[in-house]
Amino acid sequence: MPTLDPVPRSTLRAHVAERLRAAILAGDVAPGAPLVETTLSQRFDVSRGPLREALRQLIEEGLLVTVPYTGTHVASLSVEDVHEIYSLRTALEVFAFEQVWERRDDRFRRELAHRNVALLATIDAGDDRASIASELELHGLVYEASGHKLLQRAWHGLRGRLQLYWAAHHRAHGRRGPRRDSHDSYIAAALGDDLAAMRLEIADHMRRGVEVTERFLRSLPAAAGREFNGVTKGDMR
Amino acid sequence: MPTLDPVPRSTLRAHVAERLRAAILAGDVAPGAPLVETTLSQRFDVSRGPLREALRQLIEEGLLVTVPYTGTHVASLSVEDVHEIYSLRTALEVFAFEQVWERRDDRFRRELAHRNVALLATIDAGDDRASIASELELHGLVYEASGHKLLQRAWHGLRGRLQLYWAAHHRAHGRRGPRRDSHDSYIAAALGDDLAAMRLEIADHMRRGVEVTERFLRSLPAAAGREFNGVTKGDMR
DNA sequence: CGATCGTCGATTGTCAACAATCGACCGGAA
DNA sequence: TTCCGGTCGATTGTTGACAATCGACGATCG
Repeated sequence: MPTLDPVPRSTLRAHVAERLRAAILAGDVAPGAPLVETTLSQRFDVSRGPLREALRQLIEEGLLVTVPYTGTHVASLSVEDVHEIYSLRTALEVFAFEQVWERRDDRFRRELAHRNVALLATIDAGDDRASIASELELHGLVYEASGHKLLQRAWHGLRGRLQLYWAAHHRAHGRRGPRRDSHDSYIAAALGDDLAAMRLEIADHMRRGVEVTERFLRSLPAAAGREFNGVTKGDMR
Repeated sequence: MPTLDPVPRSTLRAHVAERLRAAILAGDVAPGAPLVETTLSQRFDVSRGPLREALRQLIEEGLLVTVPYTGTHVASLSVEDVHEIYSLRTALEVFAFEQVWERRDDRFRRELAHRNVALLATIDAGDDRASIASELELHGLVYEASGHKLLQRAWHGLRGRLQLYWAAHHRAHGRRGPRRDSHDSYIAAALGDDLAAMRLEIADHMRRGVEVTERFLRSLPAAAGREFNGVTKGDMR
């Protein structure tokens, strides 16, 4: 049954942005890697105009950084950035649950359970990339259910940076996907009736997320320092 | 004493974005008003390229909306949008104070007091525009003090929309600036030692902000409905 | 007279050439 | 050898022309 919603207007910049974003988040292009406009425009078979507009969008999303007349490269997150992502995400997700809490219905609960089993399936299949996507889908539910457009917008901004971080983590470290039991308490709290417990659970969940970063950093040679995303001075240029 | 920071690289798109944003937030161009690229590019004496990139940026900031091949106009906020702004702002400002709370020092307290007297001065001077700016400066302090870049980014996004709303409010209603005593309890709580009280104060402060909207809407003829920003069907096109 | 379809002006999307700027390289002088 | 200055290639910034698309107007047919 085809939907009869308005067909999305399509522009080159939108397609380019989508493709390029996917490439970055998939880790196909490393953090810190330079992006040359002429090269990219040839690769995508598009002129520099639409390409540049796509680049601006990804810059806004925090996936790229640019210096006028000098160049743009894939953003590389610092340790502080990762801490900021998780701390702000904690605040947003708590807020999202506060918005949704009294309006949770069967549809919400079923969807939550559904996304959880989907996550477990990708974990069991050993598919890292898919399990990361599934985890984001799971956490995304509460934002969708909130019906809060600005909140969703903020979440998308954070989600992009999170994916960038995970892609870099995966690239540099080889990542096992999330542990199989990592969301049990989260789901339980989200289905339960104790909002305060949910707040604590979110904070704890994020704390565990940050902990992975810390462990990862300690496992690196000390010289790697703060900018850990596989960037060495050599390949910045 | 001149600062020795790197001089900012300048591009046309940045200047255009700045000027256009200022014009919109000052209310010089009404919500819903169409923006024609060729007209604007002539007015600013730049070609359409940089202009378009500036437009894309303002779209990202939520100040403009666009439909491919059709046109772009100044965003007009709905009642729901205003509610979203204030509710999310509550969450963010609470989070900001949580981040700052234990690190408040004399410099923070002095700056807070300083911005408060600046606000009072603009109110006493009867300068609406300046008092709005002062109020934003006052609230902005905690975000700056947090040193949390992502949080500041989120605040900037909200602040732009807030200014857009206030500009529209001012345009349609004639706005008295904030009441002279509107921030007394806010300042007191921010200087005090009770974080829970600060949370309540922020929530209450925002509630009062939303209340102004509600009162404003009830004061309008019923026909004006949800899209209140001075937009009638006639001038959208 | 009303509805429908084609046409047309207006507007945005896209492109390829040109200008401005930057960082690196290289040569020379202290 | 080291530091300084100039030059040059590479890259982004900017421009004006061309193509695609849209909404409105008007003609035509029932």
